[in-house]
Amino acid sequence: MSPVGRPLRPRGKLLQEDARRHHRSLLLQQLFREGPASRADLARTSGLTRVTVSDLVGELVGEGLVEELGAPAEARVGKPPTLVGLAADSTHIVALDLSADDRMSGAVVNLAGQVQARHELPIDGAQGADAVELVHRLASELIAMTDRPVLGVGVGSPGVVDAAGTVIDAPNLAWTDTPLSTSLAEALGLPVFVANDANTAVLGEHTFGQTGDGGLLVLRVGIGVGAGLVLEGSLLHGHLGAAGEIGHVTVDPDGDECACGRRGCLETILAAPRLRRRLAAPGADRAAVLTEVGERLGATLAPVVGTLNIHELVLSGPTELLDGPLREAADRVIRERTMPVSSAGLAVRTSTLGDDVVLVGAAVLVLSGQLGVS
Amino acid sequence: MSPVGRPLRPRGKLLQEDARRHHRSLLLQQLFREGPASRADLARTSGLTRVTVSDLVGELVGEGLVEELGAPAEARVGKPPTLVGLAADSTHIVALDLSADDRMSGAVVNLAGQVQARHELPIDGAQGADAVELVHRLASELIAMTDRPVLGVGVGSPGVVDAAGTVIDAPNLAWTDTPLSTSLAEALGLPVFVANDANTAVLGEHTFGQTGDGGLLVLRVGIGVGAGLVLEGSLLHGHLGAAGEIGHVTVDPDGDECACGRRGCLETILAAPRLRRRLAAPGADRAAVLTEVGERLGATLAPVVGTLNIHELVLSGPTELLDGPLREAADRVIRERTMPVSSAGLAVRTSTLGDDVVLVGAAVLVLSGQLGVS
DNA sequence: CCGAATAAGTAAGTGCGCTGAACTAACAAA
DNA sequence: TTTGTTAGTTCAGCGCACTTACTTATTCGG
Repeated sequence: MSPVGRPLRPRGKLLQEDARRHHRSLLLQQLFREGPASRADLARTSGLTRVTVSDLVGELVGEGLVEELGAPAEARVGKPPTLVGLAADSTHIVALDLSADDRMSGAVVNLAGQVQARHELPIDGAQGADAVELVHRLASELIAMTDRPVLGVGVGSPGVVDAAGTVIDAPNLAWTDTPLSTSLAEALGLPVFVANDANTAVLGEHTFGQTGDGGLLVLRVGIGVGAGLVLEGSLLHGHLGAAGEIGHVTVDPDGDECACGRRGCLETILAAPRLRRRLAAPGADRAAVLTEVGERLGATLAPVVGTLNIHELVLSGPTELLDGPLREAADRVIRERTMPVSSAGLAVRTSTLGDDVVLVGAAVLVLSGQLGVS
Repeated sequence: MSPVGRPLRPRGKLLQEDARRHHRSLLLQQLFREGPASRADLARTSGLTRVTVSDLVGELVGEGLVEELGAPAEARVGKPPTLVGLAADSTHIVALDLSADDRMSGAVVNLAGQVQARHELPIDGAQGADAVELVHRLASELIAMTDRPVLGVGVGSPGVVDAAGTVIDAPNLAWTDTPLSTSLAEALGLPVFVANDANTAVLGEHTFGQTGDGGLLVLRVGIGVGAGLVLEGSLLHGHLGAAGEIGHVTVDPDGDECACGRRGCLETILAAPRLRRRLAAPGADRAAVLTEVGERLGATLAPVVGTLNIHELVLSGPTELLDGPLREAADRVIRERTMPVSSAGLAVRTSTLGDDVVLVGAAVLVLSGQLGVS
């Protein structure tokens, strides 16, 4: 035996109500991941009795979240089951991605993670309160774009975001200690979940990408560089939400100067604008540059991969930069620099969700927070 | 809001019985960390009602785990409370440390983590089944050394240990897929918990060291080098229990050959025997060597510290090697190579528990597994 | 074609664990 | 002594999931 998964210390009291919610989530989770099933199937997989499952399913059907789908085609002995499945469009989610520097984009997403409508607003240099106002507008306009009830609003924001959904620090938008979650929730009258964009990205990838059960690290490359991690099935926050701040780890003490005042941060070689500039320089050997950057990235990530037993490393950002010599070099160096036990199960790839990772991940924030599903 | 702490997906069904156990742990935890308290105090801090607390405390007193301590000295308004406290010696724990190469050591530990008796057996080159036999003997002899009931047996073993307590691979003892936990539990008729020695070390430090709430990494330096991590209040296992395998991360591609067949692994510069040999070489400048090793260690750990928002880095092993220029250099380089947000809250130090970390941590395995306390 | 077997789903009753409200006990201050 | 405050207990009741027993719906073997 060994203490696995469970936090070392108990947190807070546990009501019967919590048990009920937990079991509700258990069923929703099953339907979410494995698709329609009969009540009896749900009872078998969840370990609950058929009675309890029927009761819970009845409740969910009453709410419209789950719908009866009739009997399956194949005929077996006994009474044919009635399949029930998640009603993906019974409720919609509003998801926002604030990580671009020129616009805020958002979408209406259904419970299956499919984008139903899109909308965006240009930032036009808005900062501070103006930028908050812009977020409010974007959210409201998206809510108006669906006729379904809205389960909640999920936001992937740049910068450091704490567990309460307050943006501690986001230089681009000039936000410091901005209680985005609270103000949005108040204005909209809906549950709002805010997290760092790299964190929502890793959630999106974890839930809707082709990922396994091992540790997952998503490296987001854009204006800056950030990472999000899912370890042991949980999102890693760090003490003040500062986990994943890999962009300003030094990769070369003698490297270029960085905006943070130090030298040779990962961002100085990997952030998209910097890297593009370097590739556009006269006489630059594209493959050589990308390989060199990939190698440095690999050397930086190797200790992380080895220490955390990461199984999947996903590069998210401009594919034309990331998915070629850069990825290959990073992959190779990580394998060279970690023991086979660690690297054997490792996959290094680019995101299958493309530019929507953050958006879809923001929806996962809501799915997870409201339904306990991911 | 943001999904915090809670795993993203619900795991398994939840009985009322579990709620009861959870609340039991909640009270034990409070008594364990904050010392004696009245029933009313417990009710306030736990959020449970006085009724429920009284009931649970009654149960715990009945089992002997908790005892009434009478009224406190100071007089306040109202009926004076009766303090209750953990009966530290009501039950004992048998803890084993198998990480040394020449002997297996063990201890009888009380619920407060205090060592009550020690015992050890020389390994004398025992391997495979013989080594397992030796563990059985050590455990039995320790159980015979206390007259109190034994809560359980905790084992810190070298090598990779999975969540079920099976030693997947431990070269020194020639164990592969050895179900140590199961075989011990069967032979002794007691609950047995087995984990990797670095993992037990981090548990020991987390529970009995002067640690805060942030991420904690314990680096164990001995014959090999390994790490254990506590993140967000949970022990990190990795997919097959392979988290913390930092010893064979390459720090210098052109370095010395390593037992694993590759070159320049962290172990080749940091493992105690290697480092001692290098320091003993004629003409070696002790401070310079230790500083250089510390710098390399810092460079390796910087990405890990930055990415995980580690708050405490504890070096555990021979103090005369670790606690001087080496620690200082590592500390300095990590600070140079991570952004101030990450490194500001960081403390780099050696263990306050000395050689007993693994042993005490093995006891924590039992405390956590059996009482939900840590 | 009909009973036996099998499986899904429903209904009623039971037990467990927690809660709120009321109650007793023990003290300090007025 | 009275009043107010705090600690701890008793008791009725509620929510949740369980067990048991039943109905419904189908296939299979004779």
